[in-house]
Amino acid sequence: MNMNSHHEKAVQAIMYGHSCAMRLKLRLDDPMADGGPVSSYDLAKSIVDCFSNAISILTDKPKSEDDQFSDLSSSPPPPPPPPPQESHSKKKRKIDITTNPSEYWRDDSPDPIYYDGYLWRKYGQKCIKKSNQQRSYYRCSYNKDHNCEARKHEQKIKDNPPVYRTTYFGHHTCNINHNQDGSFTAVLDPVDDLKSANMIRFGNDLDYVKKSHSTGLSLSVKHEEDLIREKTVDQYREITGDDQDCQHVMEEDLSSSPSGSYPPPSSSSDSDCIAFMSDMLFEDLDSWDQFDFGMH
DNA sequence: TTCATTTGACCGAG
DNA sequence: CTCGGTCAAATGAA
Repeated sequence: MNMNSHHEKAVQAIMYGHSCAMRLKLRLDDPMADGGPVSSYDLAKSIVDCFSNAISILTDKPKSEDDQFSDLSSSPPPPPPPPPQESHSKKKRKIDITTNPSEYWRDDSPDPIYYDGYLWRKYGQKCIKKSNQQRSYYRCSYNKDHNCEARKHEQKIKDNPPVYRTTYFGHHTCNINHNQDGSFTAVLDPVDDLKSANMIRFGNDLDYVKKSHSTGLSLSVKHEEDLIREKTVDQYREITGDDQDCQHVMEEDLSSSPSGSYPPPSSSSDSDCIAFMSDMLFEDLDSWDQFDFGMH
């Protein structure tokens, strides 16, 4: 991946964050208006997500050619880990989500998820009769290379306001060698990873880390999360002049997720941290919009 | 030329 | 038979 696509990704993330911020602002301007099923919390969360992603991308070091995986390091969280599945027949593999809720995970978003930390390849699209909407089918780009069975499909389930539901199936088995320098090649054990994930939290990125516990996010990825976190601490200090609460905010156990999605079975939570980020949003959205992330 | 997406066909479940 | 999931040839972009 070249610098341009990096830049493009960052721009996309920022633009998406901007659109979410606008929606949130409209909602704040007119709290009585019907804001639809997407909560303000979710909007704020999306905003933090996007800007965190942009920061991660822009602060990324120049990479080697083989940075398909390293790209993941600056990505949002992989979906949480459904339990390993038996191998499927080549043909039809239907997962009954009503009887096997643990075999899938879904996320509702006001916009299509074009960037969720994995590389996906579209393999089909169908008009779903029930909802009269198109559903797109994706599988992991490393489906062949790494025999990765992760799949997802994305469907617009509501029009006004738009709500897109992304449903993930299977788990990624392609998560190897995500680091750039080759210094770490082992895939983290999900349990150990979960433990370590609890130690690294940053805005929405904590979600990423939490959700990553099944996907073998590499140590180098975590290192980047740490860097981002440090930056956020600085930003917090700049804004509030408070040295103590920041650490508190960043380290406190956090609680979980917005309605409408199916969170991973994580023990930690992120509400406090999100609340902190959201507070900044609510207090002064304009200044947030213009907030200098050091990306110049 | 390579690779990702599109799209109609095919298949299995109900 | 209908419906939803997948396959694979055709197509298009880089």
